[in-house]
Amino acid sequence: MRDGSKTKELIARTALQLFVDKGVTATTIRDIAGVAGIAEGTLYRHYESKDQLAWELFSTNYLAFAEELDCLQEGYDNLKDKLTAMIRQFCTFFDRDPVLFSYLLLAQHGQLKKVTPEMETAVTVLQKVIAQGMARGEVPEMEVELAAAMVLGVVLEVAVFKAYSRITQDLAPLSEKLAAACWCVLAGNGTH
Amino acid sequence: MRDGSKTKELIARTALQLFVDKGVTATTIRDIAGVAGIAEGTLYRHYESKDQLAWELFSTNYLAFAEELDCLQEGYDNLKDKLTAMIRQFCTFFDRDPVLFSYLLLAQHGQLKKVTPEMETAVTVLQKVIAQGMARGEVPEMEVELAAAMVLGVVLEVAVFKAYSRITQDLAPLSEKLAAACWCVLAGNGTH
DNA sequence: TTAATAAATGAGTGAACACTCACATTAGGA
DNA sequence: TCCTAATGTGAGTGTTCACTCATTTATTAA
Repeated sequence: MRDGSKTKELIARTALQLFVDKGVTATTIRDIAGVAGIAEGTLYRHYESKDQLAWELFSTNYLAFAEELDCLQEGYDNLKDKLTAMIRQFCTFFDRDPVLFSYLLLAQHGQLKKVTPEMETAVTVLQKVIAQGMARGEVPEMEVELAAAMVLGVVLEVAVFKAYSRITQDLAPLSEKLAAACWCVLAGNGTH
Repeated sequence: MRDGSKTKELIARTALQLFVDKGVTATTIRDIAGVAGIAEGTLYRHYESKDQLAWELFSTNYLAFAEELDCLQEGYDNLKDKLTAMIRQFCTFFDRDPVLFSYLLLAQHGQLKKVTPEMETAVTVLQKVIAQGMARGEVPEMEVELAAAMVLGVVLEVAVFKAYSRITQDLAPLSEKLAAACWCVLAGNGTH
């Protein structure tokens, strides 16, 4: 009984890189096999199809990250601390694996239709946390979706800039600034 | 001499919608021709190739919008007003043609590599305006790229939420709130 | 009405694609 | 050492793709 788990991991990392570079549809099985240095048939020992590979890479990591954010968030008792911790976590993870997080950011459009509403994602966690904070009067009431979109935008667009090398420094050192900006967006013009 | 400009416009609108729905690579010439109710060959009377079609739709509108933003911006003499006007413009245009702006938002990743550095885009205009504002002391100094990313994020992510129907209302009525949030991000914790 | 010209057509073409399968190779337990 | 079962292989297969071109259709200027 041979161990193919190393090969599966190699395929995953190679595909991730190519998916980010060229997009999922434009990446061929030949591309992946060629770069990974394996035969085309080998890929099918580990993944049913290209779509299934793209979906597994997306869903596994997308949902796992949401889960981690949710656990982390529970360790704090107010919106400001929850938000700061979540942003720090995102930045740290992005720096640790930029290719993976670039994939999650950029492949979203193609894969997001397959995400069913009952799945807990980073977006739903963020909305929940913001809604709690509003209910507790920590920040002024406003449309939760709008608030979540603005906060998410501050963090994600900076990550997108980093993915495009428009920003060159690591994200983690920026996390305090990002958290401050997000807090400002939620708290309004200078109150709090 | 027949007039094919109507057909070209029909192809453009049909392709735009399909590109947003399925992505450029996953959209076939058959798809476009089928939905538009024309023959496959007809498309090639108006566009060299699928890539050229995708690029023309992207670059024309992407650069035209940047140009409009830049003209608009010149009509104001301080960062806050410039920013507010630009955001109002974006929201108005998005509401007027959501499919086009969704394409610009979501197709970015594929087309952005073809955008050469000397082209003036919405991002460069925004960076220029923010840099001016900092130089004039209207907002505290910080990394221009970071500031631009955060401001852009607030606006674009709200548009993305709208494109995904996570937000259902029009963007234009939100433009004052967005401008306030962006100003807050730039001006810092409650100062100004 | 007609001639001239551009637009529109859709079957056809070669290339590239995702995926298969009969076979070769390897690792590890007996 | 040898057997076994999983892993790895790559030429082969049917399909789908972007794109072409000889032909037809529609428009307009004369």
